[in-house]
Amino acid sequence: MAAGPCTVANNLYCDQAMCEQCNYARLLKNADLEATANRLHVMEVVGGNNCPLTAAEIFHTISRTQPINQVTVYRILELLVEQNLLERITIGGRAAHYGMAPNEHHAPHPHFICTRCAAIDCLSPECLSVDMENLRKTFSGEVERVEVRVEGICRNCLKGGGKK
Amino acid sequence: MAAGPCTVANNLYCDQAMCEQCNYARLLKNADLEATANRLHVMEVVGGNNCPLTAAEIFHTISRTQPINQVTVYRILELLVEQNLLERITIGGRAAHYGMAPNEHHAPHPHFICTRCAAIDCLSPECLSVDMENLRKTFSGEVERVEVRVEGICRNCLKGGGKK
DNA sequence: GATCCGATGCAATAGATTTGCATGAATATT
DNA sequence: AATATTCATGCAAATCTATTGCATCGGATC
Ligand SMILES: [Mn+2]
Ligand SMILES: [Mn+2]
Ligand SMILES: [Zn+2]
Ligand SMILES: [Zn+2]
Repeated sequence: MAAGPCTVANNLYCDQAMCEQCNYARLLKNADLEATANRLHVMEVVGGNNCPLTAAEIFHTISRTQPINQVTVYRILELLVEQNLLERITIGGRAAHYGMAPNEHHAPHPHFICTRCAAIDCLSPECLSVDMENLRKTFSGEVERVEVRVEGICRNCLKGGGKK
Repeated sequence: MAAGPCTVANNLYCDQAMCEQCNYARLLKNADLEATANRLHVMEVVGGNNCPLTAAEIFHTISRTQPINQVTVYRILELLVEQNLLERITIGGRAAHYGMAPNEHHAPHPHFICTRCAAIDCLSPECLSVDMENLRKTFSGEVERVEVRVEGICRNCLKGGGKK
């Protein structure tokens, strides 16, 4: 079953997820990457969506208007994650999801996954604060990233019973 | 490449991860599940390890002493996760990992994954506190679980350069 | 023009998990 | 006792996701 994209309207959800401010070509150039049509399409699809997408979803979205190979999508996604333009988000299902990596326009934020209908939503950065002082002080390794995932039942499923 | 289990000794790591206090047969009975030999083996392997394991790792561990089918392991894992005896932990790689679910002997805790050597470790419950007040107050759905995953470079990799 | 390189396509493969179907043991029903 | 039901398990095949190997092609470089 595919995760329905962002079906749950809620004042907590992050409106920074969709990006009208990012200049994708410039982001690519800054990372020393050629701004090919395919890479721009991937960036536009991911940045233009308000919740993280799977490689398959990205592929199908692009395919509606442009010819592209699925392997190309995988390779571009891997490259862009490596270069910190995109972020790979692990939702719990089998497929990885991709969203904009934190940058000047996108603050890191937790994600919510409904255990009933599998809907995914970006939560606002402020809705949940993580105190890492204790960790930073005592952890002997180097912390690069903290990913927070909230699981539960979405508003839709609570009232309507949710799709399916 | 397989994640090396728990190579990083650190005072932050959770010593509650391994379980000598849980009575697996009783846990199964309480969940109205027959305490079959295979189910007990799965519980023992997971509970006896100090970090979460993949289905393949659990299967191979059991197989060293008992005949069991890999599909059986998958089915048992799914069942025990459903019944909240085990917890499915999404590490980022392709394979899911499994650990004891929170119970009287096991507090929920974050996990650390080394981005260099893929080592996984259970962090102590206290090392990182999450303030969910704001979330609970404003979130219109129901929160069941909050999973925190810390990514970074482990102590081993920082000094030695890490395996591989 | 010859050569090199990076991006892409296509086919095959790999890895993880799930599904379909059969069996056999235990329990319940007639 | 015979029959039916249930459930755990095994085995084979299928499915889903992602990766790898190899060919091509256009642009940059020599
Ligand atoms: Mn997001
Ligand atoms: Mn753990
Ligand atoms: Zn839902
Ligand atoms: Zn490491």
